[in-house]
Amino acid sequence: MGTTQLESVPEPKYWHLRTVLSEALDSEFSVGEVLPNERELAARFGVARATLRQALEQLELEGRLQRRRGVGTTVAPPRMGVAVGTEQHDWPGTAGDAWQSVDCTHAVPPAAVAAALESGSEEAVHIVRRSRTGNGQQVAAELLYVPAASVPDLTAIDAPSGPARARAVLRELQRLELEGRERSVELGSARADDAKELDRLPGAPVLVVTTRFVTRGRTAAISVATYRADTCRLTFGDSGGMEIHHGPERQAS
Amino acid sequence: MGTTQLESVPEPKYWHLRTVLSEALDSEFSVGEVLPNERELAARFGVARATLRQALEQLELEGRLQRRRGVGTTVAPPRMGVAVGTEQHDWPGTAGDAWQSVDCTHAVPPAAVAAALESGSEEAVHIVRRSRTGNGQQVAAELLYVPAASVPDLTAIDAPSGPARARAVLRELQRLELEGRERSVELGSARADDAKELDRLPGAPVLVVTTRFVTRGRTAAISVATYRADTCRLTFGDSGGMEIHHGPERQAS
DNA sequence: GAGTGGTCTAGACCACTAG
DNA sequence: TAGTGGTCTAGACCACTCA
Repeated sequence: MGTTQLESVPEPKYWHLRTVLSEALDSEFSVGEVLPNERELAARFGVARATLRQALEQLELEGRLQRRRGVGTTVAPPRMGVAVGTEQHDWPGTAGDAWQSVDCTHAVPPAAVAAALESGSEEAVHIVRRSRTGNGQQVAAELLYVPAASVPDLTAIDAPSGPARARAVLRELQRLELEGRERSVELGSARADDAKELDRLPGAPVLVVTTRFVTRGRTAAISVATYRADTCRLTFGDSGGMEIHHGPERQAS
Repeated sequence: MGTTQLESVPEPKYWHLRTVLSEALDSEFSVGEVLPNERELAARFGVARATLRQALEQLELEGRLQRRRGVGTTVAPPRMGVAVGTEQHDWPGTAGDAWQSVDCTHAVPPAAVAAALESGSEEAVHIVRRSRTGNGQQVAAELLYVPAASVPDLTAIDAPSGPARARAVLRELQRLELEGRERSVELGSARADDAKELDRLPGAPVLVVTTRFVTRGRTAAISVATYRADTCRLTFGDSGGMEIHHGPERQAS
């Protein structure tokens, strides 16, 4: 009896905090504004800093906040729509696609990719690195695995590596007849190299888009593209103009 | 001088731990096997439990582990491919699609959905709840928002709520000519109700698939489907048979 | 009731950014 | 150099599952 039952549903503190902060973001903050620092916020809400951080992590995962070490926590803009559907009814590297070739190497792919390529498990392939920007920042990094058999006429005259080599591989690839593509999307965490390129910490959540390019019943190439999950909304279909976002939530009865 | 400099690159402990555990999972464990408990693992690696948990969280995010309170941590099977592309070149509810109607209510949608529906911000719409299972467990929950204007011939004779009502709404919807769909995928965290339905804790990572159904230039319905990000790989295209997974990673030079 | 993962605390130190 | 977020610790208690 001495216990006052304030919470009949003992919702976790960090979850309640997330809700409170989320509503505050909707009503009292504007995009780009910086929040008070974590120690200050924790004190203000009467919780340990770790608990406060758990709430902030949630909101960052949902794309509501952006945190940068040494700088502070700011209110993130709505996620940008990134088209991954229509601009590629063709081979990668077609004029006008959103990617920029970075370089090209020749190495043995990860085992999982090798299996999908139906190539020998120890066979080296061309690996084209490309990057994609949006709103002035890099939003995705791609590795395109191309077996030598898919680009038989690639001449040694072309540069052995670097962006020029990458473009040469893409050019050869486009000579094949594209039969179809299979694509999948899943959640992943950024490896160290991708994280650095995307200006995130290792382990940051990313959306991994895997595309298999099929020609004459065989797999001509595999693309593994890694998008920043915090800032990107992948769009499929005819337009990237959908605008369905978070917002003050109303409960359906 | 007493300090032995083992790490010239001071990689975070939890990240290194993630890598070590990941390799152990590849070589020493099989799917479904239970790991030692967290206190034991933390002691074995000589770190605090919180640090060990950070590593486990990463691996769970990547779909490598499954943790259940009161039970333990087990090795997760590879993510299942879930088709979200082809089975819906038609309206939802078409015979043979993967969803099962749960119920139907009539309420005002969240502001963001109302805006996309181009309906009045305070106008109630039909809300059909559906669920989707795979490999014997529920993998997704969907809310389908249908404005009254899209189903003008829906009669009061049909049940006012429940699964029967849901099917009635879907049936009426299918009488419209479907002009196109726009779809987007983004990362989100499960709200309390979705989390319960998906057998996860609140805040669990989910892939949110938003589909806008267009008919005669107008938005006839909006679907918001929430997939478990830990167990699902969303597939688009002709087959769900792609098998590109994690695995022992080899670095491209 | 024993054992599990989930939450929370109150500290400490580190890596990074910017004035 | 001051201030930020990121990492880590060593504990405590809670909610849940299952024998």
